Amino acid sequence: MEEKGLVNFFEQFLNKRSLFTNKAALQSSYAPGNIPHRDIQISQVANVLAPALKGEKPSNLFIYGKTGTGKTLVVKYTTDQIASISQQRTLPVKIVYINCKLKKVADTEYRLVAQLSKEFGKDVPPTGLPTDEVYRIFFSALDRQKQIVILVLDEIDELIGKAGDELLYNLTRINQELKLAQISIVGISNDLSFTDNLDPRVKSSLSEEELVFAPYDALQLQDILRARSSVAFRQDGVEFGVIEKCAARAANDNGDARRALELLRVAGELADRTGAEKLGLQHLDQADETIEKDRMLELIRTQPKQHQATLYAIVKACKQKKEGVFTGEIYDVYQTVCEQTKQRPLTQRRVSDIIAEFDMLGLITAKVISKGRYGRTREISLAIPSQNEQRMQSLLEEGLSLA
DNA sequence: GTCAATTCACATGAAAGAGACCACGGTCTAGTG
DNA sequence: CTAGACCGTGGTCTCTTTCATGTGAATTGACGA
Repeated sequence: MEEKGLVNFFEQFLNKRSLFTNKAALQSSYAPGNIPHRDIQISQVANVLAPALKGEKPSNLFIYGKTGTGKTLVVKYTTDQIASISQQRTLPVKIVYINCKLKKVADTEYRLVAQLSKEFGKDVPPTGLPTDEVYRIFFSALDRQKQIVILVLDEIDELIGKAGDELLYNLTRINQELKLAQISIVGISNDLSFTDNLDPRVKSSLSEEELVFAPYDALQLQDILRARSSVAFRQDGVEFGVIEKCAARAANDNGDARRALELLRVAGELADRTGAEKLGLQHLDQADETIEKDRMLELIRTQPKQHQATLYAIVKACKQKKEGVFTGEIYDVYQTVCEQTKQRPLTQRRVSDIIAEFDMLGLITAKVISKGRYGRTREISLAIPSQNEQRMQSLLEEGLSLA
């Protein structure tokens, strides 16, 4: 009986027409053939980098723009073109793309340089060598032959935040010491104010050319979404108005095209799963919630134990008191939580930092207030819809293996 | 009543430690010819 | 004799702790009206 049901289910599953024809077109790794509304930027980037094809060193280029404004896409697109041309004509141009945000790959000075050396065929142990040694290896690997190297550092702000600007200083100065090769740097940053706290010497040499990517507006987003969805979805699989709403929402949300595409994809998956004939507006709303919830739960699940314990303490304290919980109270609860889970409690100093981190992540809102005679502290409350609170608590209990 | 000094309860910074990783080179051990 | 196991050394990286300093308004207490 049951077996039959299952078979039926699979039969139905197979027979059902999926809404998608090519889901990959909505994934962030998808490289579209053309990039709407970024022609100007593409030609600008191309202009800056073109000298590489003539064997001259291009200016260093710095690109700002919020997330999902197509920075990476444009740079990748342009550099791909350059790469293919140089390959056709066997020009000595090499393009290295490194995403500095990827953990364990390039999020410290050492790792970045190690990764670079690897790109040039010299493996470097992931740790254990002095940093200047790694630099030397990289140097020699780079300078083996005459070539122009275009080094794309994506999310460079992450790297500098952690590793300091010395790295950039070293990189920008490399050219003076290289005999054969020349290297130019393309920095991509989400943070518009990133160069403000940069060493002026680095700043001037890094941003010989600058480019700012403005966020997409709603109409441009519509074009993008329409182009992608025509590839991704079945013909007329999308109800009228869905694209528009999706674009409008993303436009409100900093014009982030990546988010808009994700939203559309998740909505499509939801609609597909429920067997809907078309992707409708209600799916969009559901998708919005799902994304938000998944993001949050995933965030919590991947936190280290101590952070989970802290968050659990916050949840508990907030439940007891509803309004305005203070750092000291949380620390008290936290200590008892540690006792229950047999962990060694961290110092208040550290917990204070952890609380600040949660604030940054948007899981809680923590405002520093002064209560006058009664000191200065953070006023903390959960920034989570109450229907998800329970889910979060049980997730934390599970993570901490509490009853 | 007014005003400056005091005070609280942390926030925020800087520096240093601890411990996990990892590569490398030297030494020890067991297996092989 | 040699390959592999094992250890100590020297390095990075991340998370914490320790020590110091900063902070903003309620409270306090002196002062003057």
